Amino acid sequence: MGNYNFREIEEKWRHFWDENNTYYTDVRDFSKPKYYILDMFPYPSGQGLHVGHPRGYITTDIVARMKRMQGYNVLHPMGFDSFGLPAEQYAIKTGNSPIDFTYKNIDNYIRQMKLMGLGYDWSKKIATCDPEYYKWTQWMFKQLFLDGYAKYEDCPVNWCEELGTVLANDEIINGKSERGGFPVVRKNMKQWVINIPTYAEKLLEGLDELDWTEQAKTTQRNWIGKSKGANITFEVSGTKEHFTVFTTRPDTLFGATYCVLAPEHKLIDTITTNECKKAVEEYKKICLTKSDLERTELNKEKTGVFTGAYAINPVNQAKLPIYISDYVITTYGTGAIMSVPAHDQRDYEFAKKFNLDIIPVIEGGDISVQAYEADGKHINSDFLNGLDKQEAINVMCKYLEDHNLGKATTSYKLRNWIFARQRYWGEPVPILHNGDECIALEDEELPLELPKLKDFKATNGQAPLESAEEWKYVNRNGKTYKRETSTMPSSAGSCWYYMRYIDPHNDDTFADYELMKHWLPVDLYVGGSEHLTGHLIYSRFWNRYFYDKGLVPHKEPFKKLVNQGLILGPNGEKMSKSKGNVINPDDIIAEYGADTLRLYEMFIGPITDTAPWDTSNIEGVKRFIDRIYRLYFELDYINDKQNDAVTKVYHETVKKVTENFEKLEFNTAISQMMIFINTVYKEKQLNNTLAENFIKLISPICPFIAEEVWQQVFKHNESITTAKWPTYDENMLKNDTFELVISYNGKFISKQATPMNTSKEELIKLAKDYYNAHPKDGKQIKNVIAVENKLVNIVLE
RNA sequence: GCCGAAGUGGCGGAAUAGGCAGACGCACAGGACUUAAAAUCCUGAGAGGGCAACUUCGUGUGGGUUCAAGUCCCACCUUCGGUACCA
Repeated sequence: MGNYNFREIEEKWRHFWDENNTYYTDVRDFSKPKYYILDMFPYPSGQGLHVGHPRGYITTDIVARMKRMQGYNVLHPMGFDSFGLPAEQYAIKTGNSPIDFTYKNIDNYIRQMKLMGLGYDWSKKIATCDPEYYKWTQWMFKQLFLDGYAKYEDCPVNWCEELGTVLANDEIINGKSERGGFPVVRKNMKQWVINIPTYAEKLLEGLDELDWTEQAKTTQRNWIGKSKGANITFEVSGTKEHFTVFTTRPDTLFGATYCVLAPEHKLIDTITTNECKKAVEEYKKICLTKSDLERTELNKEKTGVFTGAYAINPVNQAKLPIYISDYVITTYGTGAIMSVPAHDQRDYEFAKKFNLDIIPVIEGGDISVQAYEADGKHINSDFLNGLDKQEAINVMCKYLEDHNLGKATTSYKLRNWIFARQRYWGEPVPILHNGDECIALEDEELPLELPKLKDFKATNGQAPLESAEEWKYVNRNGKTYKRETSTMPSSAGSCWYYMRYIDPHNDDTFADYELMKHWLPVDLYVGGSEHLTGHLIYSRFWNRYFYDKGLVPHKEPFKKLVNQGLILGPNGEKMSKSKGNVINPDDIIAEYGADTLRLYEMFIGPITDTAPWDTSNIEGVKRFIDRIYRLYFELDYINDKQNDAVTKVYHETVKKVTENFEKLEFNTAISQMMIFINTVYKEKQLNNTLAENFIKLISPICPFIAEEVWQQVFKHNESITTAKWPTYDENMLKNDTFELVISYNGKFISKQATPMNTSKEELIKLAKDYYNAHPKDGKQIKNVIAVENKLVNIVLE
């Protein structure tokens, strides 16, 4: 008993699938409906996969397998987001090449994935660090450059000194670098930036048509951060200078008592009076050296200094002192605000600290305590008096526009995408510099390959490629140009990889348009929610830009998105090397087999929830697989007889499993399959045909044992992967009778078998008869509620 | 602070067009098989009370709607995730 040798069996089918190219997809076969199912491709780290990673991969593998069996032409590829910091740091530390390191890791990932039985079509494999791939990343960047979306400009960036590079907003967590947790400061630098904010509106609109959770959409909407308001121009008193503020509350303009410029604001030097110069300079210096974390620390006291200059309120000519303070951010709005302390808590705190006027312009609240930010009738506001917030905003906007003092504007939190890293291990930027002139490489010069370096370390804040002396200089049209020595961020290659899978070896274009038209958008995309504000914004932008250019056939790349939950370590903490709670799938597979690992990860709970790893539960699902094995190979329950109880459960199971798989509810699908197997064990009987079909049902989750049964027991020569998915008979699910629930005052009392579709009148009669036979405390029936085919509730006095 | 998700046995979790709470599994207990153990098979089980049929209490807390609430409404508490002075 129990001699299920999973090691031998799994090894056998692994080879069989490899040798028979079982998971190969012919993308030019349009005869069947298509289904494109995609995982977020991993960064191939040196540690390999832990058991948390495959949760998503198993999910997509199950759906891919079912869809294949349902007659779809399924594209289910995998690749590697293989540029990135860890390989470079490893190279610096060990003196090895990041290239060899990366490819070695990729091989290990592929080995692990095959070990788990993930049915990827490896002929479509891509790696973003392959020159054949990044040729097109560079080509696409070139288009962005030629169209003016990618610019080389002086801009405030997030600088990480320890990493020696700039970082994007989504690479910073709590003011520290995502990689390494080092402090990040603000700095002005000439950098490659991509103007995504111009696509903010399109990215917002595009969300509406997507089959994503509201949560995912909301996260993106918040990140894009659309605010309606107005830009208002203020003259600087006694000068010819002026500046513009952005406000969402133009209706409170009469309550403005001062203005604040961000410390980086260009006008500061011009307008600061001599008496204030010293203090202003000092304050600016402090701001520059503060890390982002220090600048945004919780409950921080407001700081700032007076410039000595005054702005003129355009609607009532009031003189407003101009301050600078780091509570105003240079990268949002115009980097300048008008302050209305009566109706904005931040302004209120600043005003209290610096003893500035607080003038209420809206009724309600108590401004001796705090700012009043709610709606109300306007006061002290001339032509706005008596109006509520929205009316006042409309009237003020019209007034500003009519008098050429400002205009209604929309602002977004979404910022420029800093598209350069002072790193080696990334795509070279295909640009040549000569002074202020930037030119793109010719298409024939792509890919621009990374030169081999001896030392990958950045010195003196310079990019590692600065040391590639020969590579660095290029003659063109009689002039000497210097190559761009920053490389692209790792989010570059992941912006379009889902296109390349469709046509991975095309040398003429990034992907054939007709093939993309057929295969895109991705039908189901599974990956972690941490990518919502990075990768999933960038790739949607990338796709939309190329759609607008007519090079990509669909507006949106990912029709349905699912974010799988984390698997925590046995101690309930996030798995990490440093916490020592990492579980390696290789170990689990060696001990229990890949089928068990897959089944366990799917049985653990809803895939969108976080769940702790619990080894004792693995034993339970292993037991279930053993029961299946025994049923097919050892017990003699399977024959050509029929058994009504089993047949009924069988049809329920086909229905439930099919529906559950479709909705990615694997834990309940597995429960149902357990119920089926329990029934068979109880009845000690299973019809041949049902036995053959049941193994198909479980094959997406447990492909190894399913293949073993399919080929050894049922003597098929082809993989179960190509079998036809079972269907159920709706008639078999119907019953002649149902269990009528009888309750008193809503409390369950009893139930009795009753013919289906018994009329309400008869149910009520039944209920009354029942009550007469089983009265309670001599109480009288007040009412009887009957629900057909379900219950009767007897309401007592 | 703001946005989002979630609180159900000893544990992971089922059940929402409102209708038998705790499916399925783990751990636990008992039985069968065995010289014995493991494995396997069968049975039991939310908590309290009763020999018992039975009975009371039970889905984070407090209210409410309803014949009927884990499910709907209001207020609150807790946990997790995201975000961070966005004017």
